Amino acid sequence: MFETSISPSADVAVADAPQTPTLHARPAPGKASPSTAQCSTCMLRHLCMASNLNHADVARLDIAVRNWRSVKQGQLLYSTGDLFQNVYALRSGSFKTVVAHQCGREYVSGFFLPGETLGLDGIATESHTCDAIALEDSTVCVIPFHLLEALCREIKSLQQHVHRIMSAEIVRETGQMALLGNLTAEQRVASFLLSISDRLGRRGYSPRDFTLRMTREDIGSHLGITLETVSRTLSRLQQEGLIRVNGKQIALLDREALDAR
Amino acid sequence: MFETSISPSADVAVADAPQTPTLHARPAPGKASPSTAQCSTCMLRHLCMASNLNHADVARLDIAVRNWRSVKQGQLLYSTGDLFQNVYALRSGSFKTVVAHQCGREYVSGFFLPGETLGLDGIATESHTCDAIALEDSTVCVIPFHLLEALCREIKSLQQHVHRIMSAEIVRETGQMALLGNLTAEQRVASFLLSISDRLGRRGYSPRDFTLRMTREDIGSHLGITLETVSRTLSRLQQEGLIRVNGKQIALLDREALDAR
DNA sequence: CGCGGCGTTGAGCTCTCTCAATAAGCGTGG
DNA sequence: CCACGCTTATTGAGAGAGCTCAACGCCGCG
Repeated sequence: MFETSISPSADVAVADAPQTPTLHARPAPGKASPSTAQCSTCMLRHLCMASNLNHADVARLDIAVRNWRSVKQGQLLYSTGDLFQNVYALRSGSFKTVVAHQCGREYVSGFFLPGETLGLDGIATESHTCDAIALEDSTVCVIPFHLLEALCREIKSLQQHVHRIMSAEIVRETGQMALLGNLTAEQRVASFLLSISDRLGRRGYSPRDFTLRMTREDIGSHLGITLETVSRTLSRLQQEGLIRVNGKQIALLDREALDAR
Repeated sequence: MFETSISPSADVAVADAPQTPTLHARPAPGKASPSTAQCSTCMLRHLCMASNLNHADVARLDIAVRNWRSVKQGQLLYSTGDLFQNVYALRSGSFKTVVAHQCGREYVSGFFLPGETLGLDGIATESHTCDAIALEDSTVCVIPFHLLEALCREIKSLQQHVHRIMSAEIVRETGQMALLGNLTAEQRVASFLLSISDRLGRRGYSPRDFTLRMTREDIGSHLGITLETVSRTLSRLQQEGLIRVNGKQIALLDREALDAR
């Protein structure tokens, strides 16, 4: 997604993607089967559960995180009400999470990029409170949560990392609430583009040119505006020379100005 | 707040407050000094860190949670940028948390009642990302987070409880985002009143009659609408016979109808 | 008693939504 | 390879929910 989609076995970089080292998560070539995860050799480990762990501890994590799962575009990783058993580390691809509000209305509560963690919502009630839907063909590491908890009791730095991940999700959502509570449609869209850009940049992709994998409707839902307003706002920003829009292809021409919105 | 405000030494119940056992957190009478917390004797322990712990483990928690802090109305428990060291369990009173968005605008990200936990936002970056302001004279248990982490490595049920608290905060915020993204002003206000009512009910207070401790402006900010719209909406709901409003005093006359909004 | 903070109410305006038409992609199958 | 249908995106026009600005009243406090 956002230029991250390649099949796990492919070794070629995508068109206008990574200049920096390829981040596509995959087992060490020719060693592991497609259903076996290996934190030790994963290019995403510094973004993920394994960050800050020493070699020995990563090896222990490897034992807990034994397999991964592939999810085709449009398919569910989990859905509302499902028994909570695992959290998922996104290896490749991208997801959206959707919560159903009463009266049938839905809200897209988040978009997820490689290295980010899905499923934390399920811990509280032992069942998931949203649907996680793949925006493109994706792969995730399956992390049985009771094993993760057990490891956290033994590995202090892993425990701290899990706490940080959960806290970061709280902070992210707080920011999103502030956006929904305060900003104009234009500010929301600008802020959204910058957020995607930043996150892609941190993963080694171009923060200037990227492809949005979600629809205008998804974006609108996430930002609390209609899809028409998203479309109109993108057009206006383009007219003002701040971005270039070609369907899902986006180029940020003037970050400064976007930030100022 | 919402009828929870008493001084720690007072033993009288407030006007139209608890019919059920008084929930006001306090040390066992005549035993502990005002600055010493004691989970073992705290009336809130089933809502708080100590829930699901056996006697021996509560005793160990007592050692970590040695003191409490009193915060006068309008004062800060912590503020944005403060070094993160503790989380806080609210014993009595109430708080709001306020995040500053760029360009000076502020957003009230949450209201907190006795038994709820403040400060989880600080874990991710080691510094707090919001201001926590007392809505009335309040007291909190000070829980040094590194001690809590250490205990969590030893007490599985405490670890699980901490995870559940953090996950519940994520779920709460997701719900708030959905509210901000989808609902009309009237639905937001109705939903807010019901949420406060439910939480008070679970604490043994009347879910029907309560006092809002925050201003219309705080409510508006939290709900993403203006204070005028809050005021107008409350008036309208009163006119329709769903609630009775007298300044900060609220009575819910028709929960069903409120829910239907 | 006067002042400042808070709450209520009104009137006009604006931003965004709704409804609608059209165009552009994309996958499927003939 | 193209036709077809379905999904997605763009753009316009009118309507309405909520905002802004403003006046006024209430209440607590110095």
